[in-house]
Amino acid sequence: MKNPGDIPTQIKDRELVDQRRMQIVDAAVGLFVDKGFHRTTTREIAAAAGISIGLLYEYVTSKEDVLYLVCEAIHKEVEKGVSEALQSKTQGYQKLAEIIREYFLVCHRMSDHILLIYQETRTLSSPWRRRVLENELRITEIFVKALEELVKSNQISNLSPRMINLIAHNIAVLGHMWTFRRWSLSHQYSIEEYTKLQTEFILAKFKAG
Amino acid sequence: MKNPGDIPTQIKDRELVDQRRMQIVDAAVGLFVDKGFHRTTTREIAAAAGISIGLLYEYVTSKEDVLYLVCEAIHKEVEKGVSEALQSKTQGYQKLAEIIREYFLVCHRMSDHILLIYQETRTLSSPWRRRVLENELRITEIFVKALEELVKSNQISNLSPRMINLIAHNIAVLGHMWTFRRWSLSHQYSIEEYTKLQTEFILAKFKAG
DNA sequence: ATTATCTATAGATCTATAGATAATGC
DNA sequence: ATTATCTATAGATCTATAGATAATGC
Repeated sequence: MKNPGDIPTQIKDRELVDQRRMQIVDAAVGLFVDKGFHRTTTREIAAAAGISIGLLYEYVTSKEDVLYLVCEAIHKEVEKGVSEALQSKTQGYQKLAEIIREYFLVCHRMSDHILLIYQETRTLSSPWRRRVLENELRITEIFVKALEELVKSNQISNLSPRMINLIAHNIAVLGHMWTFRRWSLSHQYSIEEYTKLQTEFILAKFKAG
Repeated sequence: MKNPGDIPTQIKDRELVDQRRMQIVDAAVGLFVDKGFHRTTTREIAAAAGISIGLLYEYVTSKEDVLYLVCEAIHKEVEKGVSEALQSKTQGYQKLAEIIREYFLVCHRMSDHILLIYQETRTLSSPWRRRVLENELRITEIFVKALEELVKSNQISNLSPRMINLIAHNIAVLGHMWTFRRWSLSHQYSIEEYTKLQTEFILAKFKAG
């Protein structure tokens, strides 16, 4: 697995590169969330990161690179949140419910960021875009694993692997749905109720078979 | 309900306005889908519509207006597709399944367009954005109605109105999911299989209660 | 001496409009 | 005479880089 290190730079000090890029990403996330990618200028990014425009271009080769770094950082954060829930010692339905709950809470916390990914992934050129989609798929895989475990534990009706896979995608997307339908959903539900109802909805298929 | 007629114009001939704007929208949709809103120039839109840049600005006041007209046209098309399915004479589960099927097929046909709305809604200024979201909600309402009918027909377990409402949102979003996860889903499922599995998944909640 | 950083700006681009011209209808 | 349309461009803006300067480490 290649890393953000793929973006070329003239700067020799590896650690400095990491540190500065983190600075840049932190500054850019805020601006992108606020004004969108296209309405944010590279000068603004540099200013918010506390460096000059010239220096910015020592650490990235284009504005697009900044967007890629931002997307990468967001996905890493989401994945971290979900992975933690995987450690839980509970079993069966309970465990799946916990994972969903943790995931939905991450979506809630990172609402603006997830929205940003939906809006700007297409802006990335093909190789970067592919990586962002791989990240998305990796998160979906976590749900596949959790569902398979549940099926193996035999407490539940048998479901085809194709159905399992689809439900994993559904879980991923129903978490995102909270972010991109927030304008409507948040007036009707708290994140708690939303999570409860959706969990019920998702588990129904397991109980019914 | 106000109409696209809210966008001011100096042109007196009402019909001409409608016709030219249709021309502009048709041209713009293709370009936006292809290159995105921000990478499309007003000159390109004018050229694709077969009019001069000067004339373009007689029919819209800004590039953003064009985007709004495009979003409006897309939603109208989606709504038309779903409304047709509502006329069906079947009853109960069967009817819901038909509506879902018709809706998913519309999403399939208009994949690029729906994606465009996800990506560019935020670009719109607040009043236009609000209208686009209202359109989205109107489509969701169609599903609410269909679900309520099903519940009233008494063949099924009782579900709270809050759950009904949420499931309506889920149906809307699971149709969209086919468009924004196409890069993965279309490798694994045909739209037919996708529709079949998702319908099964959604209906499970009704059978289980 | 080498590496990191900054200032200043070239060069490209794009939206929106002013002013001129062509088409239409009385 | 009025309405629709076109040409030409003002004015604003933005990315990316060249060349100069400051900081660092031997």
